[in-house]
Amino acid sequence: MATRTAAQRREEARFAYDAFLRECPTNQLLGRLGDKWISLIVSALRDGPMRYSDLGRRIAGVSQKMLTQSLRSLERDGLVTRTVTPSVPVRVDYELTELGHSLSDLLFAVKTWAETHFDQVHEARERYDEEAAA
Amino acid sequence: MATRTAAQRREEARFAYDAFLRECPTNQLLGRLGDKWISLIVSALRDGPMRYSDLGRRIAGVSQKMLTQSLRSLERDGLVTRTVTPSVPVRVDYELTELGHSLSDLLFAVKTWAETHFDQVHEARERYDEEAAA
DNA sequence: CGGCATCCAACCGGATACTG
DNA sequence: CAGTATCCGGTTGGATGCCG
Repeated sequence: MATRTAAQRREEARFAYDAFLRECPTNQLLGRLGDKWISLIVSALRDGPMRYSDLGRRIAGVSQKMLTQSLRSLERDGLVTRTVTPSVPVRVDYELTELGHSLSDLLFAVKTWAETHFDQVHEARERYDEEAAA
Repeated sequence: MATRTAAQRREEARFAYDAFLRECPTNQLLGRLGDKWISLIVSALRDGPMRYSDLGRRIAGVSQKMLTQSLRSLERDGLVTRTVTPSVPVRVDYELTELGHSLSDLLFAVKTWAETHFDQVHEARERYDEEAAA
C-alpha cells in the first residue's frame, strides 16, 4: 500500500509547480521591468542623475508612494544608486548604475516605440471596435 | 461675485488633469506593453504562427483567462492576427503582424536582458537585504 | 479545441496625514 | 525636501463550470 494517495501526489506536484512559478526568476523580473513607472523612471534617468522631487515633476501622474516604491525596488535590484546629501533641507539624488544603463536603452526603445506607433495602434483599435459593433 | 468658488475651480482642474492622465495615450500603451504575459506571448510568436493551445503550453503558468485576454488585446491593437479554421475540432492560429514584429524585437530584447542579467540583479538584492538586516 | 461567464481573494495603487 | 504610515476602493487574475 502506498504511503500517499494519487490525489495527495497530485497535490504535491501542483504545489511544487506553483512554487516554481512563484520563484521563476526571469518571469518575476520581467514583470517588474515591464512596470509602467519603472520604465518611465529609468527613461527619465537616462540623461543624468535626478533629485527625488525632479523625478516626481518629470513623470506626470506618479504618486509619491509609487515613486518611492519603484525607486526602492530599482535600488534593491542594483539598477540605480541613491545618494543622500545631508544638507538642510536634505537632498537625495538618484542615478543609473552601469547595469541600469544597459537596461535603460532597451526600455527607452520600448517607450519610443509606444510613442511613435501609437497612431497605428489607435487606428487598429478603432477598426476592431467598429467591427465588433457591427 | 464669481460663479465658481476657488475650491470648485480646483476641483475642475483636478478632474481635467485626471482625465488627461487616464487618456494619456502613450503611458497607457506602455503599461500594456510591459505586461508580463504580453511580452511572453509576443516573444513566443516571434518565430512563426502558433495555435492557442500551443501558446498555453509554451508559456508556463498562464491561465486561459489571461492568455485569451492578452491575445484579444494584442489583436485589437493590431499586433497579432487571429485565424479560425472551421474544422472539427476548431483550430485557431495566432500570428504577429508587421507592426507586431517591429515590437517583438524590442520586447524580446528586454526578455533576454532579464534572463542574462538575472544573476547580477539577484546578487544586488542579496547585498541590499543583507545591509538592511544589519 | 478554443473559448466565455461568474465568483472571489489578493494585490495594487491613490489619498491623506504625519515626520526628521 | 524626502520620505513613512495607514486606510481603502478598484482592479487583477486564478479557479471553476459551461458551451459551440
